[in-house]
Amino acid sequence: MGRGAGVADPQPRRQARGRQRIETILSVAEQVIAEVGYRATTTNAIAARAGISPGSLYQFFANKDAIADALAVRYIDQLDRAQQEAFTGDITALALPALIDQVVDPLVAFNLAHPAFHVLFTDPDTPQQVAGATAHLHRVILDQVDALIAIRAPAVPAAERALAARISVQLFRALLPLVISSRGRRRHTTTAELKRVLRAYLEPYLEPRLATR
Amino acid sequence: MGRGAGVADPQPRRQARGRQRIETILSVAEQVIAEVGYRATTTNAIAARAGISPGSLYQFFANKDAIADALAVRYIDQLDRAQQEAFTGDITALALPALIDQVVDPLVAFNLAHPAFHVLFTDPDTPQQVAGATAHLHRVILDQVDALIAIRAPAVPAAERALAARISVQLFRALLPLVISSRGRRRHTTTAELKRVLRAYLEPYLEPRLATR
Amino acid sequence: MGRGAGVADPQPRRQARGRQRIETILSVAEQVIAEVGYRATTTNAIAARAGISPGSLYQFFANKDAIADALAVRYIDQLDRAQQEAFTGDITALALPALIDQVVDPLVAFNLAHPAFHVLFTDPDTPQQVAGATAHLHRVILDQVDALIAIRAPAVPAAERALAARISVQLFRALLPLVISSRGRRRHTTTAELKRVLRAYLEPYLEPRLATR
Amino acid sequence: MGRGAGVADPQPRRQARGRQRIETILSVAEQVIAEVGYRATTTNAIAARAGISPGSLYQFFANKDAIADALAVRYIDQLDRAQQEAFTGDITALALPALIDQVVDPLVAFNLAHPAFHVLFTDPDTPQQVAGATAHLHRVILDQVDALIAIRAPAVPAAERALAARISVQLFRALLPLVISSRGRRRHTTTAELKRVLRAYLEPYLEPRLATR
DNA sequence: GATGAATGAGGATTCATTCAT
DNA sequence: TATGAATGAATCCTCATTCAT
Repeated sequence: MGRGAGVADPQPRRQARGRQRIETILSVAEQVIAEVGYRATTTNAIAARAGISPGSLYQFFANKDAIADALAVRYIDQLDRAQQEAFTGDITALALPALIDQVVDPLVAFNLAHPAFHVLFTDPDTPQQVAGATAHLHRVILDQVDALIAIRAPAVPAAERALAARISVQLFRALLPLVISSRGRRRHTTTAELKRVLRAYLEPYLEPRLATR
Repeated sequence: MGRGAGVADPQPRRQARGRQRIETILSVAEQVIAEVGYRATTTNAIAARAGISPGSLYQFFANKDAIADALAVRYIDQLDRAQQEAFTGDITALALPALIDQVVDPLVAFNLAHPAFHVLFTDPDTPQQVAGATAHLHRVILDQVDALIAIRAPAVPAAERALAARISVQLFRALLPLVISSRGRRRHTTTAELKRVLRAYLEPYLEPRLATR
Repeated sequence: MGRGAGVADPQPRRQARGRQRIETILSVAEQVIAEVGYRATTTNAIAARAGISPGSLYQFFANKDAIADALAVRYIDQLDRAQQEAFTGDITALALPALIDQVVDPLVAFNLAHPAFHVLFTDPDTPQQVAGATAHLHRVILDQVDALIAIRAPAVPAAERALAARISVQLFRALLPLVISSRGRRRHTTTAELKRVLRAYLEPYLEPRLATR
Repeated sequence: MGRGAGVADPQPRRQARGRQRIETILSVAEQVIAEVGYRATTTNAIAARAGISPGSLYQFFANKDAIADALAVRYIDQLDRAQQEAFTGDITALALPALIDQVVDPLVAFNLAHPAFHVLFTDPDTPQQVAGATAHLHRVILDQVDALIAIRAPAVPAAERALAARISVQLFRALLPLVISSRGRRRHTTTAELKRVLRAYLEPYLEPRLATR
């Protein structure tokens, strides 16, 4: 009766609340990490800002590093999904500028929405496992860029392609802070510049007909 | 006579040893900071690795931040000097690749010699005064690049010039880790790529005759 | 119902325990400070003697000075209350010995109960804010004695009154250690002597008819 | 030849310089202790202010406490001598006010000249041995006052005499800070008040004919 | 599950004391 | 003997983590 329902129900409800808690914690962690860096971020601060007790936090995360890991994993998931959406349609047909738009715009949007992302993947205090996630993420992105070049410029040797991919990623990471820190219409300017850099760098690879390189 | 010498000697010798100690401490601090970041760097770790006691460290540096400050100051001094040497001769006459060589090579060499440099000027936990030094350094480099563009491409508007300078600096900072982390002949490759990026980005500004931009 | 109680209960119980902890810490601090002075008192020693960890201590007090402050505040509160009780009834009507009894007895009792009081308001290492409290306390007591003289000996000029008040306070403070350090019936003797000193000093002011001063 | 002279001479000269050094150290220590209290006084601060190295300081004093001890001993010596001078002539013949002048004035002068004296004998951080010296000093002064009473009021029982002596000493110590902290003509006022207190307290003992006690 | 007080190892810093020069 | 750099134990305080309620 009432009791049976009481037993059956709480389980999923609890799990739902648990998932909600986790989301809250991660969101708060994101903010705090973005503000002060990973090492200066205290678990107590996260708990307080999430409106829960430190003890509760440890119900969901084994330790501080686990939070960073979870963030990393979440980021990777979201990015993977974002990328899959971005690469819908025939990419081969796009001109380089349009292609770059299609890759850069979602990434910029993602970084603006998740300020800790860049910090986490840059901060030297970041835990070991995050480094693993970073590596994975790098690999994924690198592979994508690599594949892109492979499709559009089959003549470029693999080694060169790999290098170009790495450079491209680095270029993006490099100019990201400029984009993030600029406000209003300036952000448009810096984004445009970021794209211009990528275009200038990739042109010789991707539109080989025009490059004399 | 002989007595005068006996009295005069210890002072400089001690000072020399003191200076030596300071150098040792800064070198060690450089390594440790490069490895684990500023916040995770402990004064005791520095002292231990420098082969001195924690107390000794404080004979030379008022506190942990003072070490970072000293490093920052030293970096700025050395960079200033390096830059002045680099810009000897008629820069206007150089072709862009040669010009980039002249700017990039010393900077890369400097960063290889001083691995904490990049960390210190990037780490969010860096002390206040270092932030000041960073700002100064940024300004100096920006001004130089800005001036370079002004000389070679007077037609470019000031605002655009400033932006190009910032982008250039960012590009350099971005690709630096790639250069640093690559060993052996790979380093040569990554350095070349760094230069290629800069060339691709700056060409439209500095050799306007060829740019259709 | 039962649930409501279950939710409401922990809070006050915890707060009660917290208050208890604070009391314990302050009591212990009182002892230690009385024994070795403020500067030699270590927070770890207080924590150990209070049966808690150093970290716990800092849950209740921001730092070492805050403990001294709390003690000072508590002392002032208690003294204020004690004084108000002491001065109930028509003081003007009392003969000097009775009046002195009424002032001295509670003060002596208070100092016996709170051995750190005297130390804290005497120790040169006492923190800034305690100094403030000391100043306040001095002022309060001085004003009271001053007012007392003003009522009973209106002819005495204000300047002289102020001086007499200060001297009286000093006399009390001076002989207090003697009272505190004496045990058993000796304490009664020293207290009597303290009163005799005050009487001898104040007689010319407060019973001017008899004084030939 | 020259060497013989060199061997014979230095010894006394060195000792003289040594004594001079000791005097300097003690004078400086006196100042510093008076300013910040014993515990906050650092041996390095004393050495610096004495114009010598910390190492040299330890040539003359085994440790920090030894400095306090030496001060205590010196104080006792000087006070003994001062007292002997003060008690020259027929004390029995003096009226109480004159007697008090003869005791109090040199003591006040001494304390003004040696500001650390009071601190040292009051500070709870004072080392063990100084406590010994303090005890000795107390005893000496107490004995003197005791003897004084014994001579002038033979009828007073020994126990009462001892108590009166202790109280007198405490009264002096109590009001001393007031005298020391007052400047210019105010000092004269506070000194007079100090004497008045002692007179009021001791009159019943020393001029028993007039006391109805 | 939730709470938040409690823990205690660890880090920056000070200072009495030593010792190579 | 004088020097002053070097020492390292001791101090205050923080914060990741635990656990009784």
